[in-house]
Amino acid sequence: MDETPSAQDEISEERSPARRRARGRNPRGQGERLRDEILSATLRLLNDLGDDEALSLRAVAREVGIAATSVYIHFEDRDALVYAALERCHRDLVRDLDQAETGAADPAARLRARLLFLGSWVGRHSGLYKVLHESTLNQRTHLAFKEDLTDRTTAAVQRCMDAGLAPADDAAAVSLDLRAAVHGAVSMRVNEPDLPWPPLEDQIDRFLTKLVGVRLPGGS
Amino acid sequence: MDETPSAQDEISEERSPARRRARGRNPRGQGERLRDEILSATLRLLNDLGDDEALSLRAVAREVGIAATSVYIHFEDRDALVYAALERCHRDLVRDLDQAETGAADPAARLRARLLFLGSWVGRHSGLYKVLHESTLNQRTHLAFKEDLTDRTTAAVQRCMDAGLAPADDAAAVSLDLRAAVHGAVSMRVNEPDLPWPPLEDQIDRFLTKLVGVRLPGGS
DNA sequence: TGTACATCAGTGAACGCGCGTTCACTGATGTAC
DNA sequence: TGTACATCAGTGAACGCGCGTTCACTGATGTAC
Repeated sequence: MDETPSAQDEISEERSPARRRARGRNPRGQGERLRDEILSATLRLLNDLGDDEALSLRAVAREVGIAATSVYIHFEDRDALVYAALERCHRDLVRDLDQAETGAADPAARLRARLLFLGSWVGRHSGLYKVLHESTLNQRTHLAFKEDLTDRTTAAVQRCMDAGLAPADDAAAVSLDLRAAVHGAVSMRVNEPDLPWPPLEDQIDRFLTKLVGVRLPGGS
Repeated sequence: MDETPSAQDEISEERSPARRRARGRNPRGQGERLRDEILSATLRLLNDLGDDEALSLRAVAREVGIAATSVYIHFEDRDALVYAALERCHRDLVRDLDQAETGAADPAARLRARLLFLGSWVGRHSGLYKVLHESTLNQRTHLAFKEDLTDRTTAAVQRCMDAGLAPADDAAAVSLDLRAAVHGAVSMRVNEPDLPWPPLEDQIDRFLTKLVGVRLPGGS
């Protein structure tokens, strides 16, 4: 619930309840700055809404403090804006996931670190997780950039098998089971945050143990 | 994809591309018939939309062939209409799930039959599954009736343990892991229907085997 | 050094649309007397 | 058997709102000559 401050957290930065800050025009040659501001505002709103269809271009403009028409300088239309925002969001997440596994001792610990970081990221950005994976935008548009995350998770599972830390098997199939289970656990918590859920970390460890066959240090 | 006709399928009945059928007034004392028609139309639209916020009361009225104001005869407002529709939908699903397990030989086969039926139901009503479990309505309103399904799944797991068909354990915790995994598997398919998913049935069997510890007849 | 002009970074008014909801109403059917 | 009236099952016009998008524009800043 508490917003954990993070240097690389571009989504929730400079959020303020009263957003009537004066916005001067950008100096010549710096017009792309507004594009970034629009994307950040879009992600803030999408995170609050948890639904891409509920996002209006006019609300984004209000959040940034510009005229609605100014959005069209940088984005073709509302859909292009949402796609660009989600692409940036996902790219940042993938980068942070890669960063999260550095420092872990072996491939199994690295896979676990990835999943735990994902869990904590979703805790901080539940609305964005919903938009990325559960919004009807997915039916209308193929969010191609998401395949990147799938591939990296499967690669992390493969490395566990290659290192003998998990039984050799079809890494893609095992990875799919693992991703499905973790997605389900996360999705249930995001969608019904008021139910009394047990710790996600324990559940992730059970999935790693039972579905991938990884033996964890503190395992029973 | 194909609509499997079913006697107890109240959601997709009498769907027609051209919905300009004449609608006479109901005879005196039969005003509740319109209530049922409105609920059915609401479920059809919700199934198409996969999102409760995208549903408009006016679209429901058009679908039924009545004036928008007539909806207010039976429902307080738009939210009450959606809640009532989802409650009926869920009640029917719970009933069908109970029915699906009759005929299965033992508690393990019955648990499996429940999950497989759920999988096929979601295949037929993916939009409704999304609205029930992933729409932002869940954050705004507690859909209390959903607890029923949770309880019945946990009871089914408990019966497997009681019968010695699964290792004795905390049935609620095991059930949660199972439900999370199945929900995740189903959710991924519903949200990205165009990706090349392997058979859901096999995945469900792996979850039953690995997460619950059930030994299935055809298992390796 | 001056000045005409192009470019950049935006703005404000307006469009047509669908929405939830309110209001006063209509017209058929049953019922009390 | 007649008739006044209540009830039921709806309807149609209207409200104010926010939306995506288009259009013509503004005004500061750089640049060619």
